[in-house]
Amino acid sequence: MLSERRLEVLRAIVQDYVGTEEPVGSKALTERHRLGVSPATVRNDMAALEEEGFIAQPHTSAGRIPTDKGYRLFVDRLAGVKPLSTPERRAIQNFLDGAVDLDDVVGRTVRLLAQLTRQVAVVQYPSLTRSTVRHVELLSLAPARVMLVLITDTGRVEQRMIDCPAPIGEISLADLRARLNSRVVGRRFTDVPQLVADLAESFEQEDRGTVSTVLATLLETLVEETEERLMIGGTANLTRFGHDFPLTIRPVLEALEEQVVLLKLLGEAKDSGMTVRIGHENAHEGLNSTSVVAVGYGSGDEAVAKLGVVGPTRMDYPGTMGAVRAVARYVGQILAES
Amino acid sequence: MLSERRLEVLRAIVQDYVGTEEPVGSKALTERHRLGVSPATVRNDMAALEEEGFIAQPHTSAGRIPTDKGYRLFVDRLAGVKPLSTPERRAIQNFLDGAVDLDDVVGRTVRLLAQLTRQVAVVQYPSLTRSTVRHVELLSLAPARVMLVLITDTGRVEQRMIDCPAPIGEISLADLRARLNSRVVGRRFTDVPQLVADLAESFEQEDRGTVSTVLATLLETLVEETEERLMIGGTANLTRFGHDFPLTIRPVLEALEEQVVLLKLLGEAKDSGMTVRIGHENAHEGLNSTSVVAVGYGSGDEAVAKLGVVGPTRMDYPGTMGAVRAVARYVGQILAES
DNA sequence: CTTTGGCACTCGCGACTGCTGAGTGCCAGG
DNA sequence: CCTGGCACTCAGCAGTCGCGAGTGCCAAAG
Repeated sequence: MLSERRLEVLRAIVQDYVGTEEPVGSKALTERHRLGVSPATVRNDMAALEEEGFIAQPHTSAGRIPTDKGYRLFVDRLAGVKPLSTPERRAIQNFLDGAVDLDDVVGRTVRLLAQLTRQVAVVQYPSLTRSTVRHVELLSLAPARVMLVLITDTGRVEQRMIDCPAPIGEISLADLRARLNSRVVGRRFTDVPQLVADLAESFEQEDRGTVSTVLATLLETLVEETEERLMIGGTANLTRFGHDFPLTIRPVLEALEEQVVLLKLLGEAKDSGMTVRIGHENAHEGLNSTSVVAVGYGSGDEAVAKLGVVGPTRMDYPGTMGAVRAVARYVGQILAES
Repeated sequence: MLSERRLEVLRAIVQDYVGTEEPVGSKALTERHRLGVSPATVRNDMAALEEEGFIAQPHTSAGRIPTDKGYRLFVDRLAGVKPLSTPERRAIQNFLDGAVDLDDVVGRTVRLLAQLTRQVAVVQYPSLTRSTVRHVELLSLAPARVMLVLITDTGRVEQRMIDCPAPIGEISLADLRARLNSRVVGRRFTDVPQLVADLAESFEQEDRGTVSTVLATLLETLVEETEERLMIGGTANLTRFGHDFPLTIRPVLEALEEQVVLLKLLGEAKDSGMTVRIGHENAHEGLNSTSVVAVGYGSGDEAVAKLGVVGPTRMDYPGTMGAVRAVARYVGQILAES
């Protein structure tokens, strides 16, 4: 097992490296941290840490830099989450309070996160999976054409065009609308299928085909739109990545363009609590030199979606984690209010 | 005025430079193009072209590269628009035909453009300015809470929550809905204000406040949502920019994150026909080393929005213009069908 | 007046060299 | 177990140098 002091040395190395972006040597360490021992001792500790795989030398006669494993240990045992300052909190609150609709909330959140962490921010739209139905509207646009509008409790609106097998009268449509709403409003998406299963039967023969079609479309919408959308921002921060640009940045940009990849990335994060994936812990190999900090957020106690940031493995973990957690909390509040 | 051959030399320089990304010298030119004259003659021509500001030397004893002015001349007089090959056209058609809704159309278009041109693609959502109202829906969510849903002929749906000054009955609401629709359906956004101006007066005293609020919100939505949204993609292609990365790419990424900047950029493009803005012709200085190729597209003969690409000034103009034009055309078709 | 070959000149770039200093590992003594 | 000392390593920087691509100018030819 590693002694207390060796862990302290590792912590110092991570902190210095994150600050300076340069390999850190034994002498510099003793000068910038009150370790109470000499460089020589630190060298021995460093040798041990390297032996265990927590740090590495880019080349002989250079200082050490933390490995993914080193960061992992740092995050798990050596660092806390650095809370934001009061002014920062107030700024977040003010900024988010100005949002007018869901799109705006997500947009602002992305910009906020990117600015606070100076990294790439990813925010998932509140998922429909755990949402409840606020209202279902049916509009007759043409004799045999109906538009279905679905409004969720998270403020999201989805619409579908439906071509009916037969024309349906305004009265029947109003009837369907009323019955549909009385059954599903306030209910969870997952519960809707059984709730409407027998609805078609109660209609006149001539309208049954149309009713079935409408119901089918509704269920389809529920399922399809469960696949989440997301928004990203702060890609300009990628330029602070490293010095060997094209090679580092390219795969990251490519990964960020693939929504599927990002959704999987966020999906891999734990449902509750903060998840930090470091370097090669990320499945997607374009992101092997990045770390992802993600957390769930929601209007209530339950998470309805996730948000997070993507940055270089060499990042300020406590600060980033603090910012991510704070933003998630405030977004949750905003959603609860609206 | 420049002689025919000198223009030919300029064309050759642009083509070679775009291909090789390296300054092109007189000898190489005569070898790769059948100019029918010796390097010495070409040197004289190059000196003249440089005198006029069409080409420049990065440093003494290097070849020449085109200036913005040189590219301008090339685009205006020396190059045509290179049509796509039949397989390419078919691929576009197939890819776009798979789209299920407006979001999907725009999303696919962005990816398509980015892939075809290997540059950053920007696609504006069909504007509401020239759209007409397909339907307005009012939903009572709570006694004094109404949701306004606006559906446009381009398939877009906008919603707003309205807190009413006083509760409004279902009957009055239905009445309002009916009257509102009878007046505005099929009309252009710009015409709506006068069409509904006197609507509040025809209601009972007790409902007037609410009716006014609803109408105000509707007008607000029309104005606000006239500001367009857009989607971008292909940022990974930025890595092919130049060799001096951070400096070149950073401002571009920043500009791309600012939707306002991009909207202005597209807004500057001519309403009809293709617009090419080269280097410093772009107002935003972050984009001074990029060129923008933009074109309007629409379901009918009139353009409802624009799309285009952003790339290095050193780009294959004929090819890019061909791709942009073709994509715009097909997207127009798709929109017309739906 | 235009074209052409010749020629001297410029200068960026890559290869090579030597030096410096940060950093290391090891060891012997406290 | 800690520490100071010492020899060793090596990346990075600055300086030097030769090459070669490319130029501008000129005088002769078309």
